[in-house]
Amino acid sequence: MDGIDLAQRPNFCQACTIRNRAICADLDDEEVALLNRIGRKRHLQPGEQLLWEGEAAILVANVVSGVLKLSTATADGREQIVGLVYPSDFVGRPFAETTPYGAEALTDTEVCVFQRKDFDRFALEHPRLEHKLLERTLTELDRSRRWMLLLGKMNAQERVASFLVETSGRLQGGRKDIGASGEPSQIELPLSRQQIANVLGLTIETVSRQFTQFRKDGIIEMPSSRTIVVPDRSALLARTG
Amino acid sequence: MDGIDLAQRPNFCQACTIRNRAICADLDDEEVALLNRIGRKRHLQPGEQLLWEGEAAILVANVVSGVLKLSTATADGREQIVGLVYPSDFVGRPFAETTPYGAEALTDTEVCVFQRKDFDRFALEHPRLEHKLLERTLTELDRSRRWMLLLGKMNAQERVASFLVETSGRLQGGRKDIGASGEPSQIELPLSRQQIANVLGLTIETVSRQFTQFRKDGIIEMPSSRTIVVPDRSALLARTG
DNA sequence: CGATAAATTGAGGACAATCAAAGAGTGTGG
DNA sequence: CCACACTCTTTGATTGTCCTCAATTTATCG
Repeated sequence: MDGIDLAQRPNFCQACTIRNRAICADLDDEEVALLNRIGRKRHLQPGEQLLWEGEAAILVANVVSGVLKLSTATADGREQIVGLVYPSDFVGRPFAETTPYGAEALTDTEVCVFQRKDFDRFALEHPRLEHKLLERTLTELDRSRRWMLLLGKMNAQERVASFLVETSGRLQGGRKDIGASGEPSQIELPLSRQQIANVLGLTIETVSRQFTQFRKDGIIEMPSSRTIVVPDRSALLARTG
Repeated sequence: MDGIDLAQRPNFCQACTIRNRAICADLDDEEVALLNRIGRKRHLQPGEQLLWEGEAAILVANVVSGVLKLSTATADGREQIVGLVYPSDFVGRPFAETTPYGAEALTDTEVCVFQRKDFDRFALEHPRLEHKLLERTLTELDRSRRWMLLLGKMNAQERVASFLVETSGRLQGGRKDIGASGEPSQIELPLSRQQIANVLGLTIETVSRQFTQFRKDGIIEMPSSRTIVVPDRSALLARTG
């Protein structure tokens, strides 16, 4: 086991960087202490899997740092990434026996892991936590439905542009002050071209071609293949459809 | 106002056909009486709109009978149906100021409507209701992610086949005893071809051609354009990818 | 520096979209 | 009861976007 037992450090949560953004935000000191006791920290390396699609739902977790992908696959192996999980987000499927999608770290990732059954019990006994989780789940549902619009109705150009806009927003942790107008914003993509393709329902070649096109049109710059500079956000927005 | 004030009929909920399947299932008599007071019944005709995308989130509702579609649209008017709402399902966006998608009745529909703010307050004060709502939202999130796999990775044939399988399941209200093996099942589609296309991210022509193909292949029969008979469920499943 | 993986670019083809028209179903009024 | 208008669905012909296959370039790492 590479996890560190949080019970040995009673005040660990209080030092947590995402403490006031995650679902634990509204808990009082006593409740946090209880959560402490059933959770443990775990580090994931890029490519390391936290949840396996179709397997028993043993774990749930909060993401402290890093990014994970959630994905499902068809019987013959085509993968679709159905969600990206950023710091302060929740991963896993409470109140169900099987995990409906796989979760894999894209970057070095720190998660705060709970046995699902422990978490379920805790949630049922602590309505404020359940309320936070409900708000988060509703937001995630909204997000996945917007994603359905992208997958169902947008062309390749609109998909890639939308992806860049969404990703820059998520990486900034929801802050609206950056890149709102004027100053260029820089995005460090946590995904490879293949993974972006699996997010957008496209192929790697099509994604690459769209990046090239945007670069030629002066809408983005690419210091490296994973670093995107957006000089003018509105020009990118204009291509999201 | 075409709504009937439920407060005039204290025991209305107890006669409700979806009472033990909807989010109100776990409430005790006292709680149900309170819900009664803030809700009212409303009838919707096919095509009638309950929620407007982007507008203030004033209402939430339980569906008693009938089917609604949830949809979003791009700036230039392309519509994507992002959800179908069946009896005992919940519609609307609690705890948010704006409705992220439109909701429109596909059939004659009965809903149990609440002012969103009344509902929010009630939910916060009644953890059992919030828990039910959470479970429902988690299930809906799982469903929308499976839908993303369809939109992102499946071809036209797989999409239409998956749609028929899913729809027959939902129309039977989750019962597994019908059509499990052997006996043919019959589906009354609540959607037009255009609406099916907007669900599947296809065009009306492509959907129509797939129906024709399935008919020619003996996988379905079509007594009328909205009535689908599936003689052998496994043959249809084989085409879902 | 060489080996391996990731990303880009090019050429050709396939599947679904688009454009166009005919057929089936529904309702209204003569 | 039938003619007519209207909508919905089906079918056909053609186009276009993205996928597939293939090769090259660039990046990464021992």
